[in-house]
Amino acid sequence: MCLSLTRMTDSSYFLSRCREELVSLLAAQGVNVNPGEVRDVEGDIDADLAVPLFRAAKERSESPQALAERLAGSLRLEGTRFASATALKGYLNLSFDKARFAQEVIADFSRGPDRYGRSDAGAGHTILIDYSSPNIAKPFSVGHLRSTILGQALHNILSFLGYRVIGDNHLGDWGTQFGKLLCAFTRWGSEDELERNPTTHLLSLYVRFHEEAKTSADLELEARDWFRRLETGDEKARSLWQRFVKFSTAEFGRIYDLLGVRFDSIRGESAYENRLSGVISRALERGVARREKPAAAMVTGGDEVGSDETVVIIPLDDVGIETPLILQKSDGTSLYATREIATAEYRIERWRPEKMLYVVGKEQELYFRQFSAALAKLGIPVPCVHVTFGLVRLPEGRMSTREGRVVFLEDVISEAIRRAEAVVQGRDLSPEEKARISRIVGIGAIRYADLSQSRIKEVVFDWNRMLALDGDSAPYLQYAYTRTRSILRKSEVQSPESKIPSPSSFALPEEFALLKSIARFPDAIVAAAETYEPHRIAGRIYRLARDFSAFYDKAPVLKAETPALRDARLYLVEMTGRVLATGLALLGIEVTDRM
RNA sequence: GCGCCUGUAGCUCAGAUGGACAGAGCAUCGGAUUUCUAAUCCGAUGGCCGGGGGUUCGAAUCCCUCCAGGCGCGCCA
Repeated sequence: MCLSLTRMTDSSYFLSRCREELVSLLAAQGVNVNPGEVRDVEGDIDADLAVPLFRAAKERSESPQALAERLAGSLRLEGTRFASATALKGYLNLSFDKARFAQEVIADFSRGPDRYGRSDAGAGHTILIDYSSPNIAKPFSVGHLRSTILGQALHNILSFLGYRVIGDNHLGDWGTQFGKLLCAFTRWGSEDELERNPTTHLLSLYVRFHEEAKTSADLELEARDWFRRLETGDEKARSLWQRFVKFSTAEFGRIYDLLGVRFDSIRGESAYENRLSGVISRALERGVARREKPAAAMVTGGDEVGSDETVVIIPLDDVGIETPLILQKSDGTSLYATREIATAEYRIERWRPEKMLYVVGKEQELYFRQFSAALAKLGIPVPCVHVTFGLVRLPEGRMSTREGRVVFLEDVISEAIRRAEAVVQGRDLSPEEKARISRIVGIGAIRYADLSQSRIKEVVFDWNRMLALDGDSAPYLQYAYTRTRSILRKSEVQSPESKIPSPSSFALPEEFALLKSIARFPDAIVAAAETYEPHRIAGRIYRLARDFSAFYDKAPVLKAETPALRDARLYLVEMTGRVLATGLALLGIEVTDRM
């Protein structure tokens, strides 16, 4: 299921070259380890890489410490990237040759500052990502945010690694919910309101529908009938539905612009309508699906369905899933799954992806297992990966559109920008600059709050947490970036890239910590792509920003002791700034020169 | 009832393929600004990694079991 990129990017960047070199050094001594067993050293131990020798020692029935000591004595390090090897508690610890380390990291970077971290591992491969995919009849809530920004980040990351990525926003513009809206609008709707505040109006109709449906049992049936009319091409249903869609998509477009989210394709579920009957009939012909009497009387409305009515299902118990997938309801209309299968067929025909990622909440896990199994049975060979994420809840419980218990994304964005404005207030900047910076910082904070944590965990929405402007937050990283820009601006160096420093200039631990953070960046991108976890990148660049802040505090750049040191530090600042900007860009977060 | 996910410091979270003393942010307390923007830095306090068993030279990480929370379980999307 995971992308396997590690081997393909090996030897591209300093750390992977080191691991390989170390593995071959050990192999020359008759000790076999995998590059994956080589560990980065964190903490107080004075070394850069470490090899645990417990497994290798066991194979040759030797004590790990004895083996480590023997290797530390016998490894021939002249001419390698390592300056020394020591044995400690069964580990073989290696320290970099510092000058060579600095030289190679700088060389990796100077090959192409904007390309640092990139690879061509995905060249020639196409991946489709389904993300955001909101129901357009409802306002954009913070619940939709996760899919939107996770998907966008994965799009950025995979593209950076050379893949051809198709981001497809699969708008929810079809289905029973539209039956409900049509029903509600014809009963209680207002033309004026629809034009003025489409999603707000549709939301209140949706809420009212569910209110009234509690006491009026016929309403659900009426809604079902409206959907049936829509799907069978009824004039009135069609034209009304079209207007719902038109007004709503306009509002969504505004939010996407504000968030800086882009898609390669935006298509509604309705676009696949003409393929639905084909999906159902082919499934029946192949013997994958079958018609069946409804298992039970319809719950909603209390009416018994006619005895001649049938549903079309794909049984999945033979592949370990008890619940079958339903393709057609007893009234002949389609379901989400039917439309998804049609969509998958279309996507494969059009883009020929080798894999399709669905960035969809965890609550749909069973559904996706059914969906994948159904595709396999239908002979569709492209694997689907459900990139799940935890639900966003409110402290008082689950968000519910129909009960009006939601936080709207627009309100969150406004509040984020407002808080950023408060900080930037005292700065000596034009009002336009302040507005621009507040937007970049506020939206960055929102995105980072989500992308800095593993996606599987559920989130209890909290204003302060989502809009943090200090500590482990986007503004912290953006601020570190502005400091790099500020130094470079004042240095009056036209192009620091032209002044590649002598690597032996570096001496401070803060300088090496910074270099090491930069050296680790490429691996983080690969890890993020392999696990579909952008927070791997967030963690890496946060650490880089911390290392930079410590460096900033300790090591004067413009007033460095010697011109050579000044140049060397300027280059370090340049690298840091670029890596921060690249990493943030992968997360969809902008930077600014001042803030 | 069955299935999936989660449980790490007061709060919010990192801890890839099991590895050296479990790391951050917030909060609390104490320091740092004639020096490149203090949305900053340095330090302190704070953890039987939900409980209990097991596998292993080694477990927050793997297995079993229990507890707590979330989500799901045929005509919603």
